[in-house]
Amino acid sequence: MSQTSLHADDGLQLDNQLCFKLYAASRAVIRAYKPMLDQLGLTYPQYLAMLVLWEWQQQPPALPTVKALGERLLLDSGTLTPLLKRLELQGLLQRKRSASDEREVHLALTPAGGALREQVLPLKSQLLCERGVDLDQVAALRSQVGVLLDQFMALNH
Amino acid sequence: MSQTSLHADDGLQLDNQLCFKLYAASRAVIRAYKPMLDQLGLTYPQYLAMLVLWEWQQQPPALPTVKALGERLLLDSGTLTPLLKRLELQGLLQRKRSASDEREVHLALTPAGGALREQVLPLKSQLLCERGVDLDQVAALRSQVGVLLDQFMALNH
DNA sequence: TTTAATTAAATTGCATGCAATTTAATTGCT
DNA sequence: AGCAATTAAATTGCATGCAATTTAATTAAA
Repeated sequence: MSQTSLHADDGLQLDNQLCFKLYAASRAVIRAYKPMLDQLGLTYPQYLAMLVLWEWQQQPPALPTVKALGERLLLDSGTLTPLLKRLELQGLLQRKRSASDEREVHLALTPAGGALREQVLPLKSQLLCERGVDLDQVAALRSQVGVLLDQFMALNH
Repeated sequence: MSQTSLHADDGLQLDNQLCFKLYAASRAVIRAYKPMLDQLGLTYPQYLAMLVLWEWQQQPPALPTVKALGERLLLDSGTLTPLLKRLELQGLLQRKRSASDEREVHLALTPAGGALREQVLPLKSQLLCERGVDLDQVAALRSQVGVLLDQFMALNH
């Protein structure tokens, strides 16, 4: 098990890179979502933002801020501000400055934004079905990728 | 195990989405590579391109084309052309039209581009070490993400 | 062979990601 | 109160991704 030739070390082979597998798999999955997202009129990160806002809608008291959304999606205002402006233009949400703290921007779904949620589950079921996805396998992989993510989040203090 | 409340279905919870875990994990890993890539003067996709070119260098006969690189990285010329122009500007490679088929562009590493490879392994070892990464765990996850990737690639015909 | 179909890059346009800076508002400290 | 430090968004600049179109070269076919 020694390095016989000068460049024989596999440490830099593309296929041995977890980072590339993750990068490629992430894009492949997003690509697979494309037909569904086209139906919804959303891009992938817009869809993620809507997922968070739909969740929040079920916990009435406070509206999420841009910062809170960013913490959930691991994105900053440089990405979210223009993305949210586009969702607002589409009539899916409203952005309003907080009265108590003018630095914050609260995000509130419009009726149209809330209603869009109902279209997602059937489309997603169809997607999973068409691709013959094994739900148990997906759950297992999600859990493992989640562990990796948590490790990296912990280390990026 | 029935859906008791109208929105109790977990199917749209962000934390239950494999796609989000992959997306977030991919970005987190790329973020972790940042210090190393800054040392090399490369962006992450530029680094992936260099990995492929370094591999190719070990199989002398033919030079890779933009198309071949794109097949390896799952990227198209819309992404690669400007990326490769930047690498060429940095003096790491040369792009030259094929003599036998003027549609193709061959990619050849410069001495500087080839030499850069030698800096990577130590930097990568340092990275893995600093983060206390479990290599067996990484290998296992890479394999599993690879399976998922292959499935999606097969289905995106 | 000349014309149609394919193919490889390049180009264009748009939406991210993300670092760095700026702006405005709030907190903390003295 | 007054001023420095913090904080939340927004802005700016740059490099992807990727769909769609264009350009140029090659191949296939009538």
